[in-house]
Amino acid sequence: MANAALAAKAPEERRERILRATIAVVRERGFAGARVTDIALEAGTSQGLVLYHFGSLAGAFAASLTLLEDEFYEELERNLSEVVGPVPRLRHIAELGAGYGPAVGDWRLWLELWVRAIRDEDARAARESLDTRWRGALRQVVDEGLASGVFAASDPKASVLRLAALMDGLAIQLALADPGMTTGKFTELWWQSAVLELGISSVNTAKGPQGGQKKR
Amino acid sequence: MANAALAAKAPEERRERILRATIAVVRERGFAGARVTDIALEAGTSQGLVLYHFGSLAGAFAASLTLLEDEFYEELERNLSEVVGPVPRLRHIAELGAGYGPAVGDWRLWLELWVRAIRDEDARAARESLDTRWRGALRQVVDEGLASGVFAASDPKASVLRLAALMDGLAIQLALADPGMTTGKFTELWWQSAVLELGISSVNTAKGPQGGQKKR
DNA sequence: GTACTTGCTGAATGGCCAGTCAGGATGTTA
DNA sequence: TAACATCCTGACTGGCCATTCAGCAAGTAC
Repeated sequence: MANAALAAKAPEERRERILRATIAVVRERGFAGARVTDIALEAGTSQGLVLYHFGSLAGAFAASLTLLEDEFYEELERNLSEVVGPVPRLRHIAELGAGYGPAVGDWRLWLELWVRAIRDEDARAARESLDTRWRGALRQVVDEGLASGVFAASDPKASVLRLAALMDGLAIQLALADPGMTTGKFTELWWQSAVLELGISSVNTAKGPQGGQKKR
Repeated sequence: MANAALAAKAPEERRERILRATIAVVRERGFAGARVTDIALEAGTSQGLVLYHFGSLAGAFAASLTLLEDEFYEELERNLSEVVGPVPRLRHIAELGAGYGPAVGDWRLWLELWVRAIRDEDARAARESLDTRWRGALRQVVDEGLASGVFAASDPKASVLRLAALMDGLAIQLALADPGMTTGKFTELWWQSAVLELGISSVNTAKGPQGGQKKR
């Protein structure tokens, strides 16, 4: 019993490794193309174990969404805490959207999630929660700016909704490699909207490395 | 030979019926869930015929995308020609996005197309062409407004890109029935952005039935 | 020691489904 | 008339793949 906790840790580790593998495979092949075998291979275990832990492929998907949610939230918090002040933070968000993780791949994962959310309840809930958190973070930055008088918005809630939606819309083009869409363009297009929505005096805020450090 | 053209018409008709059925099934079940049998049933024919005409399920998908493109373009043209003047037209676009076809269903089809475009070349091309046309139509309305001095935009191309992307982003929430998103909200959120982007004097343009008639 | 639990494996099973194929119907050519 | 093309059908086949299962290993309880 001395090392019971230690012994019990191994299975927990493998469980998690499978979940990460699931996410990796979905990112690569999409939900529709993800096979139990792929996941097992990626995780370095057997198909049997995947089913042993999660009951079914759908079960593995569902469980991996929870992990995704948690990590997303964590990373978001960490990311935003790196930078101080509403304007640099907002700018940071603009860059974060363009460069999130291995940008294109992650946005593709997002698209996959959206489509799965059409028909799968777990995905629907995960996507909604993810989105709510994301909007909440944005809202917080906006409120911060409003409080300190750097931003102005007659309807902050609507502004946040629009800025969040705009990011998704731009992300589609980034994810699908639309000709003419680049991470740089993504950032600038979104930033311009933010400036417009929040009435930021664009002098000395638009670019330049004068606020906060870079991500990661 | 007298009725050769007539006789030859029947197969052509069935072909098209199959393509429409394909779109209907994809809308309903997604690309991943669409079966040859479903399509045949929906079209009122046999699986054999679907494969006879299109060679494979993927072939049917590809061919149906072409039909989709054509009809989208046609309907867009028709829709926009119904209304005259930049402001009413823009407003019309705002409403069109929210109510396109059986709104939610059609946006879901859009999401499906996006995800398929990640890995399928035909879908990629179709999506890009669709998007280009859509942006082109928007651009035309914007230019019209700029020419007549009703709109003002320092960077029209960027404004169009943003307005188009915003619509996609809002559409995701509409398609996924995000709590709090309705067609009405969709329209108003987008319209507000348009007003902001294009410097429309919101007096007497925001609502009211003073310009052009309703869609369809 | 034996019995029992947990974690794990990979071979076997069984269902689903795209694509094939033999053939039938209708019309056209010569 | 026969030969041939087009369109169409639905039964069949073969492969893929999620899930099941018999069993092994290692620990724990008694």
